[in-house]
Amino acid sequence: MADKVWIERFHGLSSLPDAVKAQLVAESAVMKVPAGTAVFGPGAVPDNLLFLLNGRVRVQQTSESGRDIVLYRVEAGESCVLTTACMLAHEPYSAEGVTETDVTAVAIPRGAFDRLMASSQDFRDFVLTAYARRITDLFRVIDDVAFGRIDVRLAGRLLALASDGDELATTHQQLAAELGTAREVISRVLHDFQKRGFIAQSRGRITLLDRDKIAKLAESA
Amino acid sequence: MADKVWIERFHGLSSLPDAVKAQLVAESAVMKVPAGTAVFGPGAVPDNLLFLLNGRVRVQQTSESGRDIVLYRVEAGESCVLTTACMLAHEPYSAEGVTETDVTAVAIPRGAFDRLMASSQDFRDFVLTAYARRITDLFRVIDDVAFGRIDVRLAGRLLALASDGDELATTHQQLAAELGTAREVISRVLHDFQKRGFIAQSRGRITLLDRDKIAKLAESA
DNA sequence: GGCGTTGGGTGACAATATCACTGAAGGGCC
DNA sequence: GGCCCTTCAGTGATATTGTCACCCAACGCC
Repeated sequence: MADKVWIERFHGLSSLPDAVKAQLVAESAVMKVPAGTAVFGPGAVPDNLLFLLNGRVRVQQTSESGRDIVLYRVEAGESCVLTTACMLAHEPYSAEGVTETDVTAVAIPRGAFDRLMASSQDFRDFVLTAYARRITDLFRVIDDVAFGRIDVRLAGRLLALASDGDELATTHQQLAAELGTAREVISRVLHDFQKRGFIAQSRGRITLLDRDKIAKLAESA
Repeated sequence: MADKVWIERFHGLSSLPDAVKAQLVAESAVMKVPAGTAVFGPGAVPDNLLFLLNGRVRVQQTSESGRDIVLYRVEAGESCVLTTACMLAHEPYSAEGVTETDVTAVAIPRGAFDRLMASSQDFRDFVLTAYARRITDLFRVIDDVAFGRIDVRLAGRLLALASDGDELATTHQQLAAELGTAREVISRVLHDFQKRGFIAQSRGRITLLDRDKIAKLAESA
């Protein structure tokens, strides 16, 4: 039942001719993945294009020295297109995708992807637009890492992560991995935020007390 | 005359059917651009896909604070595909492309690009492979900026920039823009390199004296 | 030669990263 | 409850990198 309408939830797909849609639905498989699963990464090259119906996937990179940085997130309604390009390149794709929540996704096999790319201008636009979004995300990351202040970046990230409510269940280590820095740095900055009354902390939990002030700091690019 | 064979120089294009090639040649225009020209950037959105026949284009990003970082370079035989995606996205494309040498390029208009994407699996593979290369470049930049030491990064960049000979005509400021750091930092590191006998310097010129040692430093990731 | 512009050097200081610890908080187990 | 173990967080010392405020030298131009 609902399996047939998932396609309507994607902008670039809903305008496809009915015949193409039907074919797409027939060839694709809806899959469910529990939170915390690596959906792609070094050593696990998928040959499917994934469309997220529900949930969220975090894409991060781990450096040789073992430190992480979050590159971007794929939300429900988006697709994980960068993997399609890196699928083709025979270079090892160094990033890794991890489900942050339970995820429902539609997997479109390589062949169907190719056929859609060939047949539908809408689909091509959809794919290229998705690329563009990711690429601008990456540009932003580079800009932030190269030129951004840590306190500003952390303030922004706290707001983004706490989109639902003012409670945030995360460790300093995880926040460090978000920004590509060290835990000690996060600890010190959060301590400072606490002293300034921006947040309250307890083990594994952060409570935003003054979103306005945090936002103001995050804005001061 | 030579205008007809440019197409053979691109891997993903040479295998196209003759009819498609002819059409492509007919619709495209060969253009020459002098060194130092901005071929795309904020405020100058191209609606052409560029294939480089000769020369080199540097793609860099300028932060709000005015500092630069080089993202990647497009060499002869490659295409500047990221712009195609960012063309579609209506977000402002914050990177900028500058010719480093005199450049000869073929411009393929949007319509021809779409038609090729629709008609040719080879062309699609070519485009997606080019994407993959750029994206892995960007991943590398992020990794370097976030976790790399600047002496290591600078050593690597010196070798890359001096691919032809041991002489390098560049200023400290330009090297700083390569790596997204400050001129003073470059000055100090180069001073150290000089003391260690890696290089010799004079105003606007750097001479590599010991590529082996520089390479060894560059390797020590 | 004088003069302005650009490239480069340097010291002081601020921000961030790294290292080597410490102790506190919570869970599991008896 | 008390013990033990693991994870999380705090901290001082030090290294690296970035920022600021200068200075001076080299080069081009007149």
